[in-house]
Amino acid sequence: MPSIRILFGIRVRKLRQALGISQEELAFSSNLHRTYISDIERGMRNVSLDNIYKIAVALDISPKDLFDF
Amino acid sequence: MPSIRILFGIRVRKLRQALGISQEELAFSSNLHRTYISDIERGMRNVSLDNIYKIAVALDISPKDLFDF
DNA sequence: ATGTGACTGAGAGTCCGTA
DNA sequence: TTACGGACTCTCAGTCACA
Repeated sequence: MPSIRILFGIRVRKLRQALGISQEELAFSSNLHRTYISDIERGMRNVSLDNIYKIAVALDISPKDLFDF
Repeated sequence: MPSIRILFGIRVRKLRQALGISQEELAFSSNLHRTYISDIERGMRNVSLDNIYKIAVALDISPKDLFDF
């Protein structure tokens, strides 16, 4: 069982690619840094609530859907 | 619209009370500090993935269900 | 049984690069 | 377009005494 960081990262990547946007575009629309998005998708970051929310909004889904794994 | 921290805290409190356990008991089973649980339930903490997971496990639900609001 | 202020060490999150 | 590194600031994790 991969850690929640890995699962979360995979989920973000999948949803981002479904929208056909780059990490940089997601970074811009979520108001987070490009390298930070990269780290998240690779399961390297322990993302906290506020940023979970920002990412969900940028991906046009609810926070709940980010945990659909 | 309350912030995600507030919503998350309300959700944790509701689920904890549904189990009929105290903050102290949840703290013990999630391996977090009692006052930290208190802070979370009052929306004072920007909880990150690892602790979201610990709380979900202690409440015997999936992380996703913590965002059911 | 819970709320709250204060504190320190760890790590969240940014920004500069290079490949 | 993304991975990854170094270096930086600031916030979160985790704990305590006390209300």
